[in-house]
Amino acid sequence: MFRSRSVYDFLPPQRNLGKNLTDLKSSSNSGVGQNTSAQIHDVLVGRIQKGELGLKDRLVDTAVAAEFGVSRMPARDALMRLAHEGYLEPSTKGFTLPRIDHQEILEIFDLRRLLEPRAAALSAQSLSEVEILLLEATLKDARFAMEEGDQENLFRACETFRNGWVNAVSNSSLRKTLQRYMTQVQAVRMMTFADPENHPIIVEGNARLFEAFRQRDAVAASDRILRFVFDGEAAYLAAHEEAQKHKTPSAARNG
Amino acid sequence: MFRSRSVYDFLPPQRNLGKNLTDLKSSSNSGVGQNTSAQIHDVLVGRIQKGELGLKDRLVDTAVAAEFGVSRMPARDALMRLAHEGYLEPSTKGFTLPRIDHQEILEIFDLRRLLEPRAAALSAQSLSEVEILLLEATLKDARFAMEEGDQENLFRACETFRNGWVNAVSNSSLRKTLQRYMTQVQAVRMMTFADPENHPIIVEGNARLFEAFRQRDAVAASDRILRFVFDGEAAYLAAHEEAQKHKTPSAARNG
DNA sequence: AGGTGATTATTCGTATACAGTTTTCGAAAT
DNA sequence: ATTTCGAAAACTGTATACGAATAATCACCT
Repeated sequence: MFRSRSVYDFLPPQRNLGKNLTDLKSSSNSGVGQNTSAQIHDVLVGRIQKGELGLKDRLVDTAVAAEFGVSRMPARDALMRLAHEGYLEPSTKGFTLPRIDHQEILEIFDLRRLLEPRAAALSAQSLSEVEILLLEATLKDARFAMEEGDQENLFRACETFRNGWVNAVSNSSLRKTLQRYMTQVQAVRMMTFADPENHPIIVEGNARLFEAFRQRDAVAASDRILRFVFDGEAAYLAAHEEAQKHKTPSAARNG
Repeated sequence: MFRSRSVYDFLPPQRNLGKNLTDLKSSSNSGVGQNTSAQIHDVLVGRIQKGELGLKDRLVDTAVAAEFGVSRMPARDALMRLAHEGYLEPSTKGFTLPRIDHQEILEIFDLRRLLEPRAAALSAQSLSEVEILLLEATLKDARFAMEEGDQENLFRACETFRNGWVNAVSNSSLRKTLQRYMTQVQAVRMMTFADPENHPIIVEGNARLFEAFRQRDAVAASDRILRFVFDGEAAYLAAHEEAQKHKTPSAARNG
């Protein structure tokens, strides 16, 4: 499944067309009165944030247009908007995920240390009861997946957990900034997830963060997410050292 | 001069066409290898920042396209990009200057308090000697413009000053995030600039920030930019109170 | 005379088409 | 067999055209 061409080239356009269009146009809850460009934009953002795009995948407007059953223009608008927002990188040949190097990853850890403590504090104050219950369920899923050694579900649960509390951040500008770096965060996570030794650190970090959320303790949430980011950076640095030692770039692939 | 229709409706298309096209395509220094959309975008950004657009002016893609002598598509791309960047607000009838949401402005001040201290500290360490000299010259320009009462040049000088030190931020992810919110920062600035009482606050704040830069004092830079943001928020809140009190939207016009 | 409905006009959104540019693949020659 | 040159394919940018939606104006009815 390590394809160098766009994912959409190999998907039957008709099926995806119908599926996505019904997803887009029937559900009035998600993409309400939006136009086609905005709907495509949102779907692609979701895919990027879910890590469904490989680093070598190229998003081409014609392919996207074919998948959604529209002309190139809405697809192009969506892609250009994504590029401007930093989700994608424009090139002479299609749009790709921005390739992240070691230096930039360290920079993003720096940024996360600046932003996420405040974000977690805000979430601790604004999370609703049901959202907290959802977070708890997700945390339980993560624990179960870790014990089962199910790396994929663990990854997914951690992502759901993070999305859960980030979406509750009341400062929408801050929230959008965090979501913008979600893709890089995911990429780094995939590296650290490769080593099962890190799994307890991740799950326990989330658990302690959740405890702060449940107790509505903004200060504790702030402290614990900061600690979590530091731990994540340490885990990344260890993984990076290991990768440098072995000189195997294939470890950076999405598993 | 308080017109409700678009400015471009009353301009002879041919003259502006020729003027802007030569401006765009002949000068290879400003809009280098950019495409038509980007060039139109930059011209319109300049106009907006210069306050050449009234709150009731509507930018319509067909009019912009006619003015620049291109088709609707590049004009539409530029307008949509401007809208996404926060310079304009899309509506059912043309693009207008955005009514700036009070809540969102406060959110962005929050974000700035999180990011800019670190950014200024990094700049204090990474600014080159020539960049510092340029900042000094810009600061001198700002002082001169303030004494002359030249609001436009004061605004431009402050923008240049900010761009100068933000571009020196060594953490590129942090820098890009700041630049992304630069537009909203500018929008808020335009409100506070309307009251000349704020001009000394702004210039003196920049001057103290510059002193920290020149002394390579990262701690002082961090502290002073934080203070500067707080002062800016206070000035904004005062302007907001004033506007609410009078309930006269005409006071928000660019006088 | 005032309100309500319909019609018209304006503008946005989308589709199709075309030109320019770059990349890649293949063939031929050394 | 390798390298280089050329051709074709693909992608982007731009132009023109058409359909849909919304707002404004006018006419008709009360």
